[in-house]
Amino acid sequence: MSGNPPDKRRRILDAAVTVFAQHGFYTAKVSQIAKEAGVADGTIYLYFKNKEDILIQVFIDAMDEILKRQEAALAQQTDPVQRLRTFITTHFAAVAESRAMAEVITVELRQSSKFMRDTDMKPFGQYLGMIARIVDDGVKAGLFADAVDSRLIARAIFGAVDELALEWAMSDRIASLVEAGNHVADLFLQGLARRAPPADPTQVG
Amino acid sequence: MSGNPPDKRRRILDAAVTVFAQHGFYTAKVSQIAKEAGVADGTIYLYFKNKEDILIQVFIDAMDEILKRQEAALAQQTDPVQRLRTFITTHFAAVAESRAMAEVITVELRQSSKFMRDTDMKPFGQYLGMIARIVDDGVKAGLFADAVDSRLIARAIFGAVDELALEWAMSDRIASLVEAGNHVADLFLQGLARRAPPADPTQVG
Amino acid sequence: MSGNPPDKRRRILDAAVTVFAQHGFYTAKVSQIAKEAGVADGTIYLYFKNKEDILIQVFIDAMDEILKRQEAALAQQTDPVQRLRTFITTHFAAVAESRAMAEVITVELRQSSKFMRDTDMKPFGQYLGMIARIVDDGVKAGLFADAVDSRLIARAIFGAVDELALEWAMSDRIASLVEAGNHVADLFLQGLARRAPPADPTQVG
Amino acid sequence: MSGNPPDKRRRILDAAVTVFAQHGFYTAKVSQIAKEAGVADGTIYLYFKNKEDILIQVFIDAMDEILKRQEAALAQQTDPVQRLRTFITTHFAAVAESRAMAEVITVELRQSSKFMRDTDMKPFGQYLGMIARIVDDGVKAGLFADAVDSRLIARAIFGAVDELALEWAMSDRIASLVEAGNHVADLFLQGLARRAPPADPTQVG
DNA sequence: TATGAATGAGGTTTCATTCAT
DNA sequence: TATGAATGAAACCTCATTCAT
Repeated sequence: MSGNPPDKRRRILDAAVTVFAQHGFYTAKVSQIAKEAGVADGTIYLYFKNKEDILIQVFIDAMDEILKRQEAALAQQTDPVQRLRTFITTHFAAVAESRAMAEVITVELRQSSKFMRDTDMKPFGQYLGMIARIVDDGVKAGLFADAVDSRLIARAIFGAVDELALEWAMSDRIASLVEAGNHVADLFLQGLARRAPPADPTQVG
Repeated sequence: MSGNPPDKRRRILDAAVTVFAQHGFYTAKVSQIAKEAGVADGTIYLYFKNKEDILIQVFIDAMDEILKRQEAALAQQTDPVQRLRTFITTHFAAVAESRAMAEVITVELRQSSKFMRDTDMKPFGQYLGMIARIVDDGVKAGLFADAVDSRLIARAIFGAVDELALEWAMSDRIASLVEAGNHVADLFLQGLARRAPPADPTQVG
Repeated sequence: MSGNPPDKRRRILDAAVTVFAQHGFYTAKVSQIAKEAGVADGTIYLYFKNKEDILIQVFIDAMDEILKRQEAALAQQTDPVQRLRTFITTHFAAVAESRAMAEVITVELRQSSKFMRDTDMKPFGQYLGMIARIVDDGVKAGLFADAVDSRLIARAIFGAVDELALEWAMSDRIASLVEAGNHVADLFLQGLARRAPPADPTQVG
Repeated sequence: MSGNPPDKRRRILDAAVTVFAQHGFYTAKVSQIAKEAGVADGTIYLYFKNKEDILIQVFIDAMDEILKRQEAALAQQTDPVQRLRTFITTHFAAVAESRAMAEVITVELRQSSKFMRDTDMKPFGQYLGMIARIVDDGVKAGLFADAVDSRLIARAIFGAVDELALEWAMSDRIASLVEAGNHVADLFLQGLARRAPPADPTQVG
């Protein structure tokens, strides 16, 4: 069923997530990853060009998965309001499933953006694009206020969500990511909401 | 007081910001910092315990300055709404003054949080505290909705703002940070605003 | 006998000559030889003890062949003068047939002499012996000057011939090895020639 | 007097000669050179770009010295015959002074010619040029036979001389390099000598 | 204080060789 | 015989840090 015989690549990637989360990319040693994956040091180089490549593949894989997951979750919704809430919820759900992955993605992504400039960072762009599209749709549908820069909003939302995921991963202040997700969704949805004819100022806030 | 003509400490810190921004903490070489600062390699160790310490001092200095700056800016405002807008604006203004510092703070802070757990990260806590207090004040004043977790909101706001600063620092998409700051402030302020008697609760989600 | 269709041993040896000539023994990779030979890496170890052994066999084979060839060529001559000329000519003819083999033999032989001390280097000794014998015969026949150290002369001749082969293999200065061979033969033959009644001893110095 | 304070560069080069002679370039370990030189491994990289660079500098230094030495020795002679004999004698004298250097030069030079193609191999060209010029002068002076390709002859002489140096360095067959030098000089000088009125052309071949 | 030559620990990576299939 | 994925030893080199001057 799952990855065939040894499926070493998968095991190495999983080990890398664990080790990178624990020590950070630069401090992590390739030999640690090998040990964690239960393979010889050299084996890693049968599957990855070098240490950096491991990190890149971790990202690509992780983004791939979360993108698919968001698509699946969003496919069932048409209302932009619901879709934005779903997006945030799904993001947190994914994050919650792997604290280590969350740490790697949120912490290492930035540091690494240096050497990943050359790399295929499209997946991240796509991810932002998903948010932006939802916002655009909401605007078109008259649900969100006009004249918002959807790209800017997308980035702001991602930043907020990412920061909370980071806090959750690194401390214990946030008990429930689901709950936090709903709070944040509320915040942004009300923030984006079209100011109804302010005849009735009580409508939105 | 001690900051005399040579003021090597300052020069080293400034050089470090430049070099860290350019190469990232781990890739940056102490000797590069020394050269950029115009001092000998060994001299750095008269002012800092080690490479890590340089980064920590960079943070402490930077946080110190921005904290002072925010305090000064906020001192002139009492309205929580105005204060939150001012906070965001001031943050962006500070960031805009030093792209390099912005990169270091936003990019390296996360990666480094690993080894900074043991370190005095209070300044960052203070920074979040400033936001949280504004939010709390707004709630108390009946301007913002009740039952918001101000600590959570603070983190969300910081995340959004930090992410936008990062994008500005690394790409050219965001032309005006001031303008972006006002957009984000609008977004959060409307998001936080007290919901008047929710006549139609289904409206927003 | 055993040299059947697959004849992998032969293919591996030929591939080794090519790869060693291109990269040198130490820089050459066993996997390259395998690829060039069209066999799997592991297969090589069914025919050779290790990488070093491949090189040794290359030498032994090459020496074997050139020894046979020289024997055949010399068998038809009795005059030491003709024999020496033939030897040189034949050497160059053999070299000219495989530039790669020439490079390996001339270039790698020396470097490798380190680890070949323990090895059967008799073929090389035999080769020098062939030259020495010709010289000795020439002396006995009264054609070459007495009191020459034939072993020394043999080595000098081999050095000269080998050096020219090397130059031919590595540059393009020497267009015709055959012609070069005749020049060198002339040089050595006159050098060895019994000094005819030294009518004018000042002539040569 | 000699190289000032530590004169590490010199010590490292000398150590390298010893170690390269003992193990060959590829088998030699940088740490061995460091130990032999009495410095830390890292120190080597303050003076040389990498391991290869050490070898290159060894050559350049060695060629530099022998070139100077030949110039000095030859400066005192005008007769081409004497000059050629002096050249050969001087070469052997230099070689005899450092068996290790002789091994490195004669053995490693060839193998290394691979990566030294890009390098400044002019010194070697100069060395061959010295021989060629002597031959040319001899021809012009009517002492050596016309129509010799001096460049070819130079290479042949170098090959012979180098081969003998190699044998001396690696075995014990050659007791006296000086004596061997005279033999070889005799050989080549007679070989080059203008054929006096070839009273009996059958004599030599 | 300031220098910068020297140190040396330690990690990434290669690649000859093995062995289960 | 043949394969080629896996191994793991080992070496080059970097660079933070020290210390004699």
